[in-house]
Amino acid sequence: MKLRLSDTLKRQKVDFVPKNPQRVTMYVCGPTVYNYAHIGNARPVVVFDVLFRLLRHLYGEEAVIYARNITDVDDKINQKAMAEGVDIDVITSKFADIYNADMRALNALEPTIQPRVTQNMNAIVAQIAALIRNGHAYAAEGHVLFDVESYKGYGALSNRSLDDMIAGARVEVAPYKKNPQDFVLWKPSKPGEPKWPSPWGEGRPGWHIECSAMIEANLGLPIDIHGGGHDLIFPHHENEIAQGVCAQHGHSHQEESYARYWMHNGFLTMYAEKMSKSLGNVLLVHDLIKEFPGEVIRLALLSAHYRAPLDWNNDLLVQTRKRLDGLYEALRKAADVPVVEVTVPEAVIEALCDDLSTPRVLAELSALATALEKASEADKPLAKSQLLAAGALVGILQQEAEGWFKGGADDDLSAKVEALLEARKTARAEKNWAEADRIRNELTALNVEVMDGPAGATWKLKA
RNA sequence: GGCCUGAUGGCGGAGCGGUUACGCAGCGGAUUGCAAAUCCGUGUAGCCCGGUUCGACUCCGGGUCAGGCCUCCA
Repeated sequence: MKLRLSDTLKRQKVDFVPKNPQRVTMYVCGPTVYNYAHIGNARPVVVFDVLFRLLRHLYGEEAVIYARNITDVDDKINQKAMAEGVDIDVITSKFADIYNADMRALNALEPTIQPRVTQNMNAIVAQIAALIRNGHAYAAEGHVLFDVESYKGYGALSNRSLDDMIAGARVEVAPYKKNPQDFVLWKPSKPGEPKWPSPWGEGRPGWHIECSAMIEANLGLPIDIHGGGHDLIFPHHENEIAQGVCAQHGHSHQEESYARYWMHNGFLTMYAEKMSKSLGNVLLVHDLIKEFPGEVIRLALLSAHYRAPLDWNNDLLVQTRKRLDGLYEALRKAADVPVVEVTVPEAVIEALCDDLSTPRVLAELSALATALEKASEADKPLAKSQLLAAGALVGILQQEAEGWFKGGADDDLSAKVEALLEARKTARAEKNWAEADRIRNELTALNVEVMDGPAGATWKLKA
């Protein structure tokens, strides 16, 4: 099956051909760990997790190397550490742990590696040195800057010319810059701020150099896929290309010598508005997972195509939960059906290989669930296994169905519900409908939905 | 001002030049002590104006509207 991806740089959907099928590399820009991740941060994590799973399926688990960095050097981290009077690593290790736990709750697999800026300072300094050596960067007043005019490909990713950028510049230009668009590779630290040694004085790296240096050091150039949010195209990814290309010895000025495919996920809005601190509508994953199962959040993030904008609102969550309930319902009815060895249905692979069309995967999952319900007893093991295999590829449907419906109920509640159901069963046997209904009302008050069936009553927690 | 998306039924959201997306909600039926849940069935669409075509939601041109980026940002 041929994988096709929308490449931001080439501006079209292209066949994905890894440089080395035995070693497929992907890098996605990770978090700056000074705060909780919000739901917008989670979209690329989930989207590229699906791609990671697909690549592993296509090329083998061992063949795919996925790196997602942790930025643990940053002004905002410094501010927070300063405010709390602690070392930056107190802040960064705390929020890195929280981040990883939150993303795990969304069924995101751990990336193969999670490089950290603080552990890659040598690589960063080395890449800056290479840029200076190659005539693409210069030191000035303790800073090192990238000379954008030295790289003719600058602007290729975001499709803008240097003139456009200069015309659009609204920021005050530092006097030591040769060109207003030159960006910082290294800057001096103010007293009290964390600092690292370098040939240009003690200081810290600029934001963009961190990623390109970690990529070169941890994955090697060129990588196959570079991903991130739409907003990172400019300036971050544009600058990464400039650095990554120009730092290479005897470089060819080819953008593809840094990353061969560029993918960007669309933005999330909150009730049709931009999510921002000033609007006060920032929704943290950490809080959301207390209200909804991670799987619902995950599937909601996958309900639209990854490049399309996605509006986050309560209806989306409610609809997604019901959809997931429907899929789990099919599995619940087939709880006793054995699972057999199967391949993932072709239609699912096909949908994913078409630029990660998760909405089409959802349609296929519904079809597979229906097929399972309608299958003859003899065919059920195959049908069930196919549904599970398809779910696994997008990271859902892997928990026990009964547990899904009772999810969130603790042991005390479960015991209480079972006792009430037993009492109701007795009342119904005696045709004491008043008592049976009274018990049902009591269960309803506990947010429990009773489902009478031929084999007795079962229950679930209401959404 | 520059660059870039998108506009599909009540809602979310796909594919496709001529035939069912899928899901949620609604409606009808089966089932039920009554309900609920479940199962079966089902109606509703393609921003506007031109063009190409035997035929366009699907291709082309123009317009309108909405959103994003151009500054830290997923």
